[in-house]
Amino acid sequence: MVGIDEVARAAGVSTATVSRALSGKHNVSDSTRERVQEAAQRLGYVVSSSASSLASGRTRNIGVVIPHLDRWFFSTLLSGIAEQVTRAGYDITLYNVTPDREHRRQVFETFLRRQRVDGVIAVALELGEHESKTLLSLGMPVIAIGGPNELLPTLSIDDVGLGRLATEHLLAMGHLDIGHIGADPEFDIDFHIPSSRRHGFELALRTSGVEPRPELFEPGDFTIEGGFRAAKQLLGRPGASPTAIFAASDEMAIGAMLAARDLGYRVPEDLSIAGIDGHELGRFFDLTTVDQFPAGQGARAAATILHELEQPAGSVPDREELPYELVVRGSTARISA
Amino acid sequence: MVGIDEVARAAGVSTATVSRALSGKHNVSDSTRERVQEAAQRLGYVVSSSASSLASGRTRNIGVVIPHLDRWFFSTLLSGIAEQVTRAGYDITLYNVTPDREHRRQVFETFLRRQRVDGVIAVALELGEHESKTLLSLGMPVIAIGGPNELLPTLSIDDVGLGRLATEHLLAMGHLDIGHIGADPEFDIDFHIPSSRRHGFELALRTSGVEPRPELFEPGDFTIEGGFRAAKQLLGRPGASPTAIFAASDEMAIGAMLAARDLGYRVPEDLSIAGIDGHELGRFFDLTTVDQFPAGQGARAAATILHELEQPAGSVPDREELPYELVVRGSTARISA
DNA sequence: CATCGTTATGCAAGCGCTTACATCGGTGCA
DNA sequence: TGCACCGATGTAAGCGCTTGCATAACGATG
Repeated sequence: MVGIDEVARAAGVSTATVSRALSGKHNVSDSTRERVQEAAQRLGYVVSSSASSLASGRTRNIGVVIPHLDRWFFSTLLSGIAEQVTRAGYDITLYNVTPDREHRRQVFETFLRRQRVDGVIAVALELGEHESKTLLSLGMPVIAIGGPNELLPTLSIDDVGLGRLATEHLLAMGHLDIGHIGADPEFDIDFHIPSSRRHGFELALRTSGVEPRPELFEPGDFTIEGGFRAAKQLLGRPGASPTAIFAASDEMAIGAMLAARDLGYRVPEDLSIAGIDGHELGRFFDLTTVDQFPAGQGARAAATILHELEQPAGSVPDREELPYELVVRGSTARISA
Repeated sequence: MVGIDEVARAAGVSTATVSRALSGKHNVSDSTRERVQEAAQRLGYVVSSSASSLASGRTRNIGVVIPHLDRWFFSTLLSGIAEQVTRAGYDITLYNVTPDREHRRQVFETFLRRQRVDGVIAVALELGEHESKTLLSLGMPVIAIGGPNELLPTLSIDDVGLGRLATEHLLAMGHLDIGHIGADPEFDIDFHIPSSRRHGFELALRTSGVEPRPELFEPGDFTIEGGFRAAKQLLGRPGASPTAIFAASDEMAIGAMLAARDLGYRVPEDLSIAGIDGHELGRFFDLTTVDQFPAGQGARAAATILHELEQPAGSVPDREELPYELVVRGSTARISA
């Protein structure tokens, strides 16, 4: 493996100059820089990241802490991060935290502290106070996406608003008997996003003078299959008879559409269905949704971190609200007579 | 940030002993090891990965080169890799290669050569000779998943066999007019997996004495939406009238099921549909498929690399065939009268 | 022509670890 | 008792870069 001194020799300069020339410092003459670049190129020299990191304290590497890799929302978000980060010449290292407490502790206490990364993006994690402080104590830029967090700079999404907007749309279409498929409250002990959406749902109803009916709620696990099952329950329940369903994720909404169709409901004539996310399949299923632009969330978080890394002047803003937008498609309609 | 010498002082030993004690070398007395571990714990010491890498030449980091993050197959596979790798205390760094040639070149020529990783897993990449040689010249364990590659150790999946098995199933059910949704040949210039499946399809047909009919082929882009569109074309084409469809991916097969239903076909009574992958939605849609266990593929590749890293004795086997399995569900049935 | 400022370059000291080699007590054995 | 040997520990030389500081080279200026 060729090292910096071989390049230095080949270009007839010192290693210091090679280092400066290749890392784009400004105090190198053009002719020298060219000579060095040519030599490096010719010898196939690439700086060793560990040596460079050790000497400079910078790794050109961003850590991403993420709870799932194989769920659409997360992989899309990750994809958004990857695009930005790669474009800037940084690498990504992945910390997939699982429900396993011990493993999770290890990620925070050890993996992230190995000084392998220059900054951290924590995706959709309900971070405890201790974890948040650990992140903060890393002494590097950190940003959390989603999930309110008092302690960390956060790109937060207003989940109450999300649920509310979807519900208001259904109300505006004249629906009063609106079913909701959301998180199992039991499941929600340390993950509050789903219940925030439910909260938004109930808020919207009450604001319109409609009292939420418990029999119009059914828990679902955020998958298509879960939405399907939940919708069957909801629609089959005697006395429930909703004219619309608001599902807390697009995947569940799609499951609900399928279930409705199965049971002989026409969507939207007999039943309106709305979801949340902006899932890629939404267009295909003609699903009304509140898009939260997951790829954009990732890209934005990455851009923020990168900016902070390049211009340590401006610190990461403490809190930014992510945009969301109602996308009305064919799965919702005015209630029929 | 606390360093190794603080720990050494606290434990009353030399830094060498601290290093040995913490990295589990065997020539440290138990009492010393305990003292060191206790001190490290108390001071919150974690080794700096760059210093450790520089000194030891090992990074405890695996590079994963992958073309998509947001497609089910890839994210599932990645998830399989992540689980294994994390369990072994290694990190993953992600190299998301895009169709952008220049960027791709950069990944191979620069990013992977920065000595940031101890081993590389290349997922479903059609690697050119030059790229393969670059990987080989990295001087570290490398393994490719999928896609035949003469030069690299490969976990390969027999795509011809996959296509053939699915087709044989349909033939066994009595179908003779079998439509196929696969890759656009045009699209296939540097990605041969889809056409291998098509090849398997045609092979199975011919073996049974059935001549493939061009009007029974329709290209699709491997998404649900693409499968939907392709199936509509196929089914709507005058004179085509297949009694079964084999789609080269489960997502396309699901799209085809939806399209068939839309057009008034009952599945499987009027039309049998089979896919390939083992997509998580397959169970839900009751889709017959040839499962190729993507998470298992990732896990296996990771295990192989890790093994090689820990026991450099046995070298990576050159070629291993990945298992696949026909899973018959409700979307296929014997042809009716 | 001496002086000073500027810019390009070199020198060399680390960055925080790992590990080959040296050292030092103990043990076992003749 | 003396010697070889072995395991536990320490010493110190790097690993391959970056960067503060020193120096050189060159104009510009008075």
